[in-house]
Amino acid sequence: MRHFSELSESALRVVDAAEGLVQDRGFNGFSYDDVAKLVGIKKPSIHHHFATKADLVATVAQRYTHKFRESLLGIEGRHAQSPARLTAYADLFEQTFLHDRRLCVCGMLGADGESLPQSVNQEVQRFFEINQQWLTEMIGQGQADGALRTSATAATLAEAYLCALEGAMVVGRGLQSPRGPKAVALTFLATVLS
Amino acid sequence: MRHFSELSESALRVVDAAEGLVQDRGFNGFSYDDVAKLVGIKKPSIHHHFATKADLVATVAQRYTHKFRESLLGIEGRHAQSPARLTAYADLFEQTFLHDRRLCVCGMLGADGESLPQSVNQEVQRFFEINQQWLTEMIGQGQADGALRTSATAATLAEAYLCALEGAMVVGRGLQSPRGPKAVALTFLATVLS
DNA sequence: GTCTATATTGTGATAGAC
DNA sequence: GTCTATCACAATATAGAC
Repeated sequence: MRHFSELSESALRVVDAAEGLVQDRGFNGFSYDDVAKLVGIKKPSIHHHFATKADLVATVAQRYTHKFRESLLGIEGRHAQSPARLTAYADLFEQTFLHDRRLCVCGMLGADGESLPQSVNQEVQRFFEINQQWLTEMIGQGQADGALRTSATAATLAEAYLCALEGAMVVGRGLQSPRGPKAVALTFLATVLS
Repeated sequence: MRHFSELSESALRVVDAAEGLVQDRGFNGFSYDDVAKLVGIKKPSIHHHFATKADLVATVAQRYTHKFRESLLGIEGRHAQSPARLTAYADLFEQTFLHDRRLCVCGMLGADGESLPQSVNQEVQRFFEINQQWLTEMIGQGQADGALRTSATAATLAEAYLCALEGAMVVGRGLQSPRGPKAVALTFLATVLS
């Protein structure tokens, strides 16, 4: 798989379109033709940029993970304290959800897991590992300075927080409810703050 | 849509097969032929029982919700206290997940939402409403008798618990991890128990 | 209830011209 | 990079015999 930073402008437009389709409909819910129509070119032109669907979606996940890491770094730059950082983290999910109740790319692909090419599953796994690791650090910091309870380890709280956010997008969509990940995150934080 | 209690034995075998396929691969990830092969009959015989895929999957969701309600009633029969009931509730999700990391039928269909027929979305919505309502009751009971914190309302805690469980299945699958919904539920309960 | 046969459309993917 | 044309196959669904 080529790294997304080496992609042409047209290839990036293809990735943009595919990203939205993955969030809306999942790996098996869209076709090359759907992508082509969104970009405004024909199907074989999509194949010119990405030989296979596995290739295309793995690139979508790869770039999504990179954008997420940038956002995480941005949060660290804007907020110093653990609770503010965890709240800003929830905002990342909320912003995605507010865009037509779109799911996290890797949440959707995680659900699709059983039917995906291995290259995609690897990217999804990496996304979750990175998020758990970052949350574990941030929660550990909050526990160390007394802002957060220590009724559970930082790692298990991080896991629960991530799961609650991912689940909130799925449940919010299923309920066709306006309540999204941010609301659930605030409930969670209320029970964990000292 | 016909009610599942009026289905023939062969139709029920079709529903059984389709249920597993939905959990493994989502609405768009399996075909009538996949169902036919699992049941051991031919594709047109599936259409004899369920004219459309929407019909088949709506029935899967309908029956799944009914089975879940039976399980909820079973929990109320076996356990009197709120914490024990909430733990047993998590076991329902864990048992599903332990079967080849299968997802909750309605969690999977909730994620697929954007690409589903309306009849299916209605069943999914009903599933989540019923679960939130039941959890709200059980958590309210725990708050009333002092077993659970009241740092948040019963309804918002119910929402967070349900989201954490659904999300744990998605994240657990994405991480290809053996840690499932039960582990996340115990973390959650540890922070909410008084 | 099950089958064979078929219609129709959509799918991922390729060949080769411009 | 994009296109037209096409392949091979898989999808949902129907007709009609047994």
